[in-house]
Formats: sequence, C-alpha cells, structure tokens
Amino acid sequence: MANKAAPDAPPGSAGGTPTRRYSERSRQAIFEAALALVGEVGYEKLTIEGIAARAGVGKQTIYRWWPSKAAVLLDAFGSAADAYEHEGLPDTGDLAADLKAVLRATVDEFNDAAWQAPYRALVAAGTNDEELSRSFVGRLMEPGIRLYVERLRAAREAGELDPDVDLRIGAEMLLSPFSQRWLMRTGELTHAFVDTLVDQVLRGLRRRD
Amino acid sequence: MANKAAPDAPPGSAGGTPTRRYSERSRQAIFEAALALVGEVGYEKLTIEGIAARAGVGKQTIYRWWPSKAAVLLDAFGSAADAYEHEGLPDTGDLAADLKAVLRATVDEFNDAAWQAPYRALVAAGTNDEELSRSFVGRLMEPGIRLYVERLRAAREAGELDPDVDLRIGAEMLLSPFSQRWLMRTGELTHAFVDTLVDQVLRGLRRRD
Amino acid sequence: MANKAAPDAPPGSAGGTPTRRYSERSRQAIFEAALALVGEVGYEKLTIEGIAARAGVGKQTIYRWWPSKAAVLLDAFGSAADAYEHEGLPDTGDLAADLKAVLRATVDEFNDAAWQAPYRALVAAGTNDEELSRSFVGRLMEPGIRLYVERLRAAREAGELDPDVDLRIGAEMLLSPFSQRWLMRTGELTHAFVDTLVDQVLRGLRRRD
Amino acid sequence: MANKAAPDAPPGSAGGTPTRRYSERSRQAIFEAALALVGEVGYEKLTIEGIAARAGVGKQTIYRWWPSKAAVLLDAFGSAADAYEHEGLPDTGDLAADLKAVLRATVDEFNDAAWQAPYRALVAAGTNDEELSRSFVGRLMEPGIRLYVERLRAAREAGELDPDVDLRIGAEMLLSPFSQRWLMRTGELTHAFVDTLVDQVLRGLRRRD
DNA sequence: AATTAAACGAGACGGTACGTCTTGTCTTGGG
DNA sequence: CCCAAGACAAGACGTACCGTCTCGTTTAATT
Repeated sequence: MANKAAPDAPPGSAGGTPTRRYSERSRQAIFEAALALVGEVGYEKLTIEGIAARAGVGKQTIYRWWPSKAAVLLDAFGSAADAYEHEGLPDTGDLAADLKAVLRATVDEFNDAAWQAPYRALVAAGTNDEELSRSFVGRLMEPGIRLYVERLRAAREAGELDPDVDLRIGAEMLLSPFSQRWLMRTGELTHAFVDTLVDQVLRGLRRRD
Repeated sequence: MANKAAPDAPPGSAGGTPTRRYSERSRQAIFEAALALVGEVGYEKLTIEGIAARAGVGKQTIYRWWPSKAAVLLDAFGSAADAYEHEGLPDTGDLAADLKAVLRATVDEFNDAAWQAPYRALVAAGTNDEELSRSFVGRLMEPGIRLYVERLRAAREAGELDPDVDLRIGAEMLLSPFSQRWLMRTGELTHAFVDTLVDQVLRGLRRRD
Repeated sequence: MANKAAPDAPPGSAGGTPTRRYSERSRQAIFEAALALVGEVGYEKLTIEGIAARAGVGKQTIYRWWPSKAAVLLDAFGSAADAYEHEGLPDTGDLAADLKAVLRATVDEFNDAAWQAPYRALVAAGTNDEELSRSFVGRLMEPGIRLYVERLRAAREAGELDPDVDLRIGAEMLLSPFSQRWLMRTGELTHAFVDTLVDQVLRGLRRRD
Repeated sequence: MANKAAPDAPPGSAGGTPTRRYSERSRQAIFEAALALVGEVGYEKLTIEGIAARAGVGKQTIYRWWPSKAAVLLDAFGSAADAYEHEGLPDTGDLAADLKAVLRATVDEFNDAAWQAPYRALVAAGTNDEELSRSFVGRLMEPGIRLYVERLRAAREAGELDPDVDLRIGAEMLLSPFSQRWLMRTGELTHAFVDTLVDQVLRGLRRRD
C-alpha cells in the first residue's frame, strides 16, 4: 500500500538490502514540477510527460518509481505536509472553544485556492482508485481525525462528555459535514458554520446531569 | 449551469424558440451505453468513442450536446434517477426509527457495486470541475438532503426537537459522516454505524425538558 | 459521361415532361460560389458544405445534381468558358508568327494566379478519376487542341507543311511541352520559350524543297 | 525541399551529431504498406491511418517523419525507383532507333495498371502542392529528362543534329506529348504513336545538308 | 584509480483517445 | 411538396500522452 504510493523507501530507510541508488535531486525536481503544474493546469491536464519535461527528467525516471500521476502527487503532497501535523489539538479546558479555534483556522486553510488544487486532485483520484484512497486517507487524513478523537477522549475523561459516547463517530460528526461542504460544494465554509456545527454536535455528546 | 450538463432542453420544453431538433432515440441509446460501459470498465476507461460505438451513434452527436463524458453520465444518471426520489421520508412519528430505516436502506444501496461506479465517477469528476459539481449537487444530492431537512422540520414542529436547532446542519450531521465514509473509505458502512450515528445526532437535536 | 458531370440536362432541354423543377437561380449561385471559393481557399479546402453555405442553398441540392465537388467545378468552369473559345486561331499567312502570338497570350493567361487554382484543381482531380478527366478533356481541352490542328491543316493545304505530317501529333508537339511545364513546373513559361518551341517544331513540319 | 520529403538522413549519413535514431524496419514497412494500399484503393482513399495499420506502426511514427501522405508516397516511390535509372540511354549510333526502343518500353511500362496508381497520385498531389511537385520533379522526373538531353547531345556532337538545336526543348518535344497523353488521357499510348512522334521530332532537329 | 552496474536524460516506438472536420444521407418544418 | 437548414452515422484528420523500450552518459560503490 504505502509501497505503491511511496516506492522503495528513501535513502534513509536502512534495511539490509544494498540500498537502491537514486537521485534525490530528481525526486525533488519531480515533486516541485508536479505541485507547480497541478496548480497551473489542474489535475486532469497534468501529465507525466509534462512533469518530466518541467523537472528536466526522463519519463522513465518517473515510471521507475511511481505507478501513476496520482501517486507522484500523493508523495509530493505528503512530503510537503510531513512538516507540521504532529502537535495535537490545543486543550485549554474549554472543548467548544478549542474546537472552534482549530476549525476556524482550517476553514481559512481550505478556502485558500493554492491549497485546493492538489488536494482536490488527490481526493478525486482516490475516489476511483481504492488503493490510492487508502494511502491518502492513511497518510494524510487519518492522523488528523485521530487528533480530534484524542481531544474528545480527553474531554470525556475530564467528565465533560457522556461516558457512552462513540468518540470516532463524534469526530466524524464534526469533520465530515465540514469536508463534505468543501469537497462537494454543498454549502459555504464559514466561521459561523463551524461555530454552529460545534455547538450542535457537542450538545449531543455532553454529559447530562 | 444545468444548461451545460443537460443541454438544450428536450422537444417538449415549450419556449418561443423554434425548438432545437434532435433524436430522442440517440439520446436514450447514449444513456444506456454510458451507464453500461461505466459499470463494465469503470470511469477512467470510459471513453466517448466507446459510448458512441456502443450506442451506434456518431461521436459528433455526443460532442454536439454534451461537453464531457462526465456531463453525459450526469444526464444519464439523472434521467435514470428522476423516476423515484419524489416521495418524501416516512413519518411514523418515531423520528429515530424512521431515520434508521431509511439510512439502513441507503447503506445497502451504497454497498451495491454496480451502483457505485457511476456515482463515484461523478463525484470525482465534480471534485475538479466546479460547474459539474454544482449540477451534480443541485440535481442529485440537494433534493435528497432536503428530504431529511423536511423530516426534521416535521419533528421540530411536533415538538420533538429543540426549536433552536439548525435543521440544515442537523441533516448534514447525519448525512455527511455517512457519505464521507463511503466516498473516502474512512470507515465501514454498516447498519450498526448508522444506528449509532442517528442516536448520537438526535441526542444533540432533541428538546430538553 | 457528360451525364455524370453535367447532370440531367438544364430546363431548356425539350422533353415532353415539363415537370422536373430545377432552379436555374440555384445553379448559377452554386457556380459562382464554387469558383469564388476555389480561388479563395484552393481546391483541397473547397467543400460542398462551403459551396452550399455561400450559395445560400441546401447541401442536398448540390448532391442531387452533381456527384462530386470536381464535377461542380467542371460545370462551373465549363459554363464560364463556353463564352469565348469559338473563334479559331488567327491566320495571317505567317504560321510561325500566328502560333507565337497565340501561345504568348496563353503564357500570360497561364501565369495568372487567379486562373490557375480551379484549372489545376480539375487536372489534379482528373488525374485520378478517369471519367472526370474524359469530361474535362472533351469539354475544355479537346476544342483547344483542335483549333491548332485546324490551323496546321490550313498551312499544310497552303503548301507550307509537308503533306505527310501528322497534324495531331504536330499540335501536341506544340502544346504538350507547354502544358507540361505549367502543370508539373518542369520549367518556366516565358515568351522566349514558346518562340523557340514554335521554331523548333515547325522546322520538323515544314516542307522540304 | 528534399529535406522535407526525405527527412533527417538515414543512419549512414556521418555527421558529428549523435545520429537521430530511427527504425529502418518501420521505414520499410511504411513504404511497402503505402505502395500496396495506393495500388489497392487509389490515392484519394489512401489514408495515413490505413498505412500505419497495414505497416503495424503507430500513426505518430508516420507523422513524425513525413508531413503528408503524398510525401510518404514520394519517398516510397523514390526509394523503389532509386535502384535503376542510372544507366543512360542506349547509343547504337542510330538515334531514331534508340529513342523508339526506349519510348516503346516506356509505353509498356506506363500502360501497366499497377504502376499507374502511385505515379498518378503523386502527379495529382503535386499539381496542387508546389513544394511536393518540385520534389517529385527533381527526384523522379528531371533525371529521366536529362538522360534524353544527354543522348541528344551525343547525337549533336556526332554531327547528326543541327548545332543550333535547343536540346532541352527537343527532349520536351519528345517526352511531353507522351506524358501528356498518359496523364490526361488525351490520346492512346501506342508504339505507333511514339514511332511517329520520334520521326516527326527528329525531322526538326536533324542537320540539314 | 579503474571497474561496473544502476539510474539517468532523452526521445522513438506501437498504441488509444481526443476533439474537429467532411462526407453523403435523413429528417423536420416553413414557405 | 419543395427545399433550407441542419442533425445524423461514419470515419479520417492531426495532436497529446500513454507506458515500454532502447540509446549513450553520468554517478557511486566496489574493487
């Protein structure tokens, strides 16, 4: 799975095997070219020939390491995203406020045009390609969802939430309406929307007295 | 908008203009071919050439009326879906039971392989094509969402739900986690899942006494 | 033959049946459109659709009466050429001078760009279409050759030429090098060329004393 | 010019540059397919798609190296014709007999149906395409004409012909009536015809005593 | 250092599908 | 009831990319 999307381990990855040699320079050039092109022409008109040309790289160098343009993009995107992500959600003790703060920031991020193209592209590609979507979800989405689950768990342990609540579904009640609106354009992504959403979801999760 | 996807109105459509002439026979043949092919080979390998050949139709007859294979499929899908849809959700007085019943049926429908291909295809295409996604949402999704909003409204008027609840967001809390799991394969679609989902959502919407 | 190129006789052509409605107006409009277009876009890009549009005529009206764009052009060209042609070559008593005068004029005519396009077009089309080339030769070329044959016959009867000379081949010795140079661009068409040609040909035809 | 029709020199052609690589196999297959097809279906219905399919070659491989089907055919024909051609006309001392012998053989050749199709095709295509006709004439016709000019020159130097004769025009007087009859079907191509033609032409070129 | 084997850039190859264009036939509706 | 307008089935056009396959040429890691 990860194998398909992120092929044959980067140099760092030890292993007894005599270490496949490859050009880190080409790798970077390909990522840059792919991200630049997907922003310029969109995913549909993104071609491997185009990426190769832009990166100053032979087509075979791409085909050698990635099975599809989607896989290239996923790696490119992933390597750009690996940086942040690892901190966990804030916990000031006020769950609603914390969720609203994070989701408001995410609204702004998702409304950024430059950010949208490759992300949408990957979702679209994954929709029809199960293997790709599993890589995408596992690599880029699941970690995000888990942050929310953890924050909810903390709140539950603090006695704020009903002990019977299903945390995973709770997180999805928060995140799915959000990403659905963005993905399918079923509604606007605004701060007001996330505020209402958080309130309405938390009403259902909170402990009754 | 609808104009692009569902071109130039069928003959019936009144209008002072002298009514664009076209062959209803070809139209039907194209829809059947498109739906059959998308099921057989998937969306990526669905080609306009293939549809034309299967339908026994010149390529130009497709290009004349639709801008893309996605638009053909949207129309095909829409014309197939126009049939049912118009009944409204059941209202037995037991909101939770009604929602669970409908969503369980929908789970089964969404787990049907034959059904998935064209639907996924359209979502994927729409992800990168705003105009298409607006047609898709307006024609196929919005009506569905509205059925849920209406059922919730009935419940609110019956005093079951809190008068302050945002019905639209309530409906999204029910439907988005569902379609998100299906679309991105972030989780399984089971009857148990929808049961828990309905319960947890309704806890947040119900009137407190 | 003539049937194919000049179909179904114009209205004038007697016949008990008065029926056959046929629009002389359309016929003229088609000829004008065809000649204008072949001059503007050349023969290869001349299309029947284009002629119909320019003439303000339905395509079917052209297909009904002519089998190909070449046939249309042949008729158009023929009907334009029928006018002149019928006078016979000058006969001042000086054969060489007469031939040079006529051929020099023809040089000028053949070097006229506007004139070339449809004529070349017909020759080219005829090259691969025997029936068409027979119509073309019979209607447009043979009459011209015969004028030369007649002029040579007059000279032979006047005792200028050897009585054994083959007049037809004599005319071809004059005309073919000329048209060959024009058609295949094997050499320049100049007044000097025709002068030398006439002299060299006549040396062979003249009576020896 | 030749460059356009015969692209990028065969591998042998020295040059410091690393020699454009291309498949001699494909080249030959294309020539064979083109010549076979033009004989079977004629030039108008000869298509590049058809050639590619018959040759087992991608369309692009043809488009990469030749600009049109006419250019393919010219190369194909040229490469087939390059073989013979290089011997010079016979010189038995009897000019008339030599010319008659060669022209009678050529009559037979030109009356051969298999031979006609591609040759006619090229002439027709060249008629409307100046560049092509220059290639065609330069590569296939001019060498032939020059053989006749040289034979006439030998005769002139042997004192058989008038020293003032224009050899080029003399050759055209022989060859053009011949090719004109063939090309435009203005008359039959028979041995009798060429005999008379040779006699009548030579009468005009021979030295007078 | 010299050797050697892979990965590299370049790009030709056999193909598929694109979207456009023309052809000749068929259909519709106004005059 | 003719005929312009134009939709239709068919299929060639030339283009863009696909994914595979040589070509020489780096480029390291092992000798």
